[in-house]
This record gives sequence, C-alpha cells and structure tokens, in this order.
Amino acid sequence: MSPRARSSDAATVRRPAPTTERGADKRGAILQAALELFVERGFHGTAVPEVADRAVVGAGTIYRYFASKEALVNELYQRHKSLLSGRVLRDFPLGASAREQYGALWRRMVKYAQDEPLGFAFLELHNHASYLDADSKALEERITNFGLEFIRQAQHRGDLRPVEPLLLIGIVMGAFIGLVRKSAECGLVLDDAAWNTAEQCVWEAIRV
Amino acid sequence: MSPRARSSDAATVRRPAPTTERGADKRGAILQAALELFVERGFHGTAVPEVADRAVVGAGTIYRYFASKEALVNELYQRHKSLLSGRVLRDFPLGASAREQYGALWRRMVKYAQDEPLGFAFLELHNHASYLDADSKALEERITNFGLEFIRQAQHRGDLRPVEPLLLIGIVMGAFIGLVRKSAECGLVLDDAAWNTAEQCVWEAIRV
DNA sequence: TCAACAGGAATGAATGTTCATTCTTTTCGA
DNA sequence: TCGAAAAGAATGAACATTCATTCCTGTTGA
Repeated sequence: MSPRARSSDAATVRRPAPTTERGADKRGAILQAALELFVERGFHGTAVPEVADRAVVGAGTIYRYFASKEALVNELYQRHKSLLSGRVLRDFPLGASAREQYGALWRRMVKYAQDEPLGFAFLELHNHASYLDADSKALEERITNFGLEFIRQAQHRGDLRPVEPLLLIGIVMGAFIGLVRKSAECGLVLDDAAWNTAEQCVWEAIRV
Repeated sequence: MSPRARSSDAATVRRPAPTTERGADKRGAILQAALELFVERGFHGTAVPEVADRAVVGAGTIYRYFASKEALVNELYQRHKSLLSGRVLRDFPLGASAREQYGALWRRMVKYAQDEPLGFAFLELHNHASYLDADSKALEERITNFGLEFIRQAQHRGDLRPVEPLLLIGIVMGAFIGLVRKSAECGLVLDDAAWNTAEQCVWEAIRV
C-alpha cells in the first residue's frame, strides 16, 4: 500500500461496484485507459485523474470499480498474465518432441504479442514490481514452475541441453523480449518471416 | 520536463557547483544514492528527499550539484552508458574472428554486470525512458550503430548468420538481460561456469 | 400518459498529503 | 571574521482519494 494512500482500512464498508451493463463498459474503459498509460509512462508516472480523462470518466468513478490505484494495476497484471498463460498452455502438445513444444510456445507468444501488444508491454514492464500484491506474485511463480518442470522432463529425455533450466528460460524469454523491444525502440520489423527466423535462431541456443 | 517541475527558466542565475574536495565526495554520494533508489523504486517512485537521506545530505544540497531530478537521472544514465560502452569497446579485437569478437563482447558485458550490478540494472531499467534528454538518447544510438556496422562486416565475411542485424542484437542483448533478470528475480546462480555455458548457447543462435 | 419519486451510478471540486524545488539560516574552513 | 557550502524548514504545485451533489433510469400511483 502506497504511503500516500489514506484509504479506508479493512473494516470500512465499501459500496459494491456497479453491475449494470453501463457499469461493465466503464470498467473496461478504465482498464484500457490505465493499460495504455501505465505502458506509456509507468505506474508512478501516471496520475489517476489522467486515467479518468482518457477513459472519459470522472475521477471518482474509478474508485467505484477499484479500491485503489494499486488494486487497478494488480487487476491489470493478473488479467493479462492469465490471458497470456492461458493462451500458451491451452491444448499444449504434451506428447510432442521438445522441438515441437518449443515451436508451439514461441508461436503462441508471438500471437499474443501481436494480438495484445499493450498487454505484452505491460507485463514486461511491471514484472516483479514492488506494488504487485501477493496474488500477482504467486501467479507469476506458478507459471515459472510449470515451465521448469517441462524443461526438466525434456532434458531427462535428452531432447534439450542439459543445463540449469532457469538459464534456458532466461535465454529464451530474454531473447523474445529483446526482439519485441528492438521492434518498439529501433524499428526492427517483426513480420512472420522475421519471427520464424528468430524462432530457429533461438532454438539453436537450447537444443542438444 | 516533468509536469510537476516548477523549476527556474533558462534565465535564472544558478550558483556554480562546489569544486572543493568535500564537494566531490558529496556529488558522488548523491549519485550513488540516486542510483540505488532509482533501481529499487524507479524514477517516478523515488522522492528527491529520499535520495538526500540516503546520501546523508540535506535536500537542498542536491540542487547545488544538479539542476533538477531529471538532470540527475540523465547524468547517471550517460555516466553508466559511457562506462559500459567504454569497457566493451576499449581495445576491441578488431581483426579477430566473429566468434572471438562475440566472446569478447560477452565477457566484457559479464564483467561490467558483475562489477557494477546497480549500474547495469539502472541502464536496463531506464533505457528509452521518456525523461531521458537528447544527449542520452544520442549516446544510446551511437552505440547501437557501432554494433550494427560490426555485425554487417562479419556477415559480409560469412562469419555470422545472414539475418537482419537488429534481430541478432535483439537476441543477444535480450538473452543477456534475461539471464541477469532471472538471476535477480528467481535466484539463478550466475557463476563463471554458468556465464560460459550461456555464452556458448547464445553463440549457437547467431553463428552461421 | 405522465408527473413525482426512489435509489443506484457518476461526477468533479474539495481534502489532506507528498512532492520537487527554493530560501533562509547555520556551519565550516581559512 | 568572512564567504562558500550545507542544511532543512518552507513553499506551492500535483497527487490519490473522498464526498456532497447531480444525473439517470426504472417504478409508482393517479
């Protein structure tokens, strides 16, 4: 909880968030505006009234839907983290070779980064930030552990370099994020061909 | 310039920074404290008086050495960016093979990340931030262009994968940063052996 | 058919706090 | 004793959050 927060303690009665159709629209508009601004200027760099302005909503309205600025950023984090991991893990080719599994992982991350560029940038930017709550951190850890187990199994079958699994995760995820960043910052063109090339390059780093 | 800045316009007379020995000490203490806090909490997340407290200095003293909070972050950025690029480029093995050049680059970055972990984290965190000034951005661009030219030459000799150079930079730098992050966030142990393993892995991603 | 009303939803000015920066006072070295 | 340097209280702008008020929208009773 931010030192500046004067907010109600747990005992305070908080009016429940609106449940009407109109309400759902506003909630979505607030989340979208906050997503954009947090990506542009960071969490501490964006003011709540700015979010309200972009969402075309009164500043007070935000507090009908979210308990605090921190609650807002955490909902955004969990929402997009779940969306990404859901997309990556749904119908994951459990029985396939390590090469195919890696390819599936890569392609799904590419699709997410293309479909939800702001969501991807947001996750990258707010990873391990101090204002994330226990739930957000637990979600992150569950996903990492899932990946670790997978890598260990593939290594056990002799399908992946027998190297500390975290190191492989660091290389693959780091390279992926590095590409997205160079695209955003230096204009690297990431069309399908480029993504496929990159997939092949990074595979060479982790294959046996 | 931050919207909160009420600072003096260009015409204002600013007292010159102290030049005594005592002054140099204070300047360094302020820079070090700011470095630590910017890494811990980010630029907007750290208050100038916090920096003063950690530097064991009055809040006003900071403004004897730096025109503003932005000037402070920019000095820190340019200082560490220059330090890193200087260390990487000094006596660079211009005539060596691409493999040796890559190895030299990697080892020098490792050394910097080990010697100046805060400096490295700071550069990573503040890359392309909106509060960096034109000088800071120009410095960043010069370094990238130097790397691009090197890659093109190596590719021309057939020593490196004939792929968009920015893509190779993104993979190598991304993987490197990914490892440092996994080390800080998940406890990946980066001893010399791990760094050497990683160097070999990433080389496989860019070799012909 | 419609005026009066009820109550949830939305608002944005008001609130008290924290911030970056300035300024007066105090300290220090010569 | 003097002038530069340091300190930290003072300042006003900007912040997160609240709350008295207004705005809707659906309902009632005639």
